[in-house]
Amino acid sequence: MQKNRVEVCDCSVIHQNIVDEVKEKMPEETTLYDLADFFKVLGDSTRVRIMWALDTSEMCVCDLAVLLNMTKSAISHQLAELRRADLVRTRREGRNVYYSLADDHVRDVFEKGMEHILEQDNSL
Amino acid sequence: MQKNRVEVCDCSVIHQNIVDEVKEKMPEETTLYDLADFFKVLGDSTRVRIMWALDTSEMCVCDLAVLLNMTKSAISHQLAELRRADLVRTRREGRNVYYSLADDHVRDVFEKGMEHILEQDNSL
DNA sequence: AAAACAATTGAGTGGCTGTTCAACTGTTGA
DNA sequence: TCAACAGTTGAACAGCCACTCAATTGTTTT
Repeated sequence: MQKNRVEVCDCSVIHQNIVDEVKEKMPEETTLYDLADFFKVLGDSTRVRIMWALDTSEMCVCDLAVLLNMTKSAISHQLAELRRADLVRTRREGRNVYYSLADDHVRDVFEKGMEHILEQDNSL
Repeated sequence: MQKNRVEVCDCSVIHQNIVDEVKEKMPEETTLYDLADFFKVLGDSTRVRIMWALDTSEMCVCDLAVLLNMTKSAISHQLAELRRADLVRTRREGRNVYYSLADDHVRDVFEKGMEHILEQDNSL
């Protein structure tokens, strides 16, 4: 006897109970999409290096540009994205705009990821 | 007097001491690139939903395909990427391949990110 | 007021990546 | 042994995104 095929996916359920159980616990669609977006913002080497720098010290755009050897424009674009995601906050002082990490929560996640990578290095 | 312009970036250092200090503490290039790659893998809604499902229960490819209403192929491609990044591990049992999270460390980072998102929801 | 410069912004482009499609491998059961 | 099916894989294509370039804003200094 043929199990029911389900819409798009090209196969049938093998463990109905597990699928049902997981589906029931599943958070709202938007929650997991937001989570993906959050990680996506951190998933770029320029932004990660900016985040690392800001985790060490508050800095302005020019300093970041010099530190990472990139144009102010490129840095500013990435900072705008980090700001849109509420990962950094700004403080203007005269001509300069100083960036720092948004809050301790962001710091936590970032440093947790950092630990993970360093841990992996050790276990090679 | 004009400060030294530095190579690529189109400006001069404003806080030499801060840049120097941060540059000195900066981890190896590869470490931060690895960190970005790690977050990048988690920065996709399909992979995040897979990770969430596996954080709840071990599952095989067909079950995941049904749960997320996607083709086995699409799921399998993403699982391959998660495996390459050592975020999941596999166990074969007959025709089925069961996937689960790689280790508690991965679980930690993932759940930390989840907490962050849920926290943000509350504060709106 | 105007020059100088930090920073932002929008358009454009080249490279990256997630899904589809088709072919294939591996295991089981008849 | 062969059909059925779980899973993998490579090529191709479409959509996304990081940087460049040029123009603009905002602040300070002369």
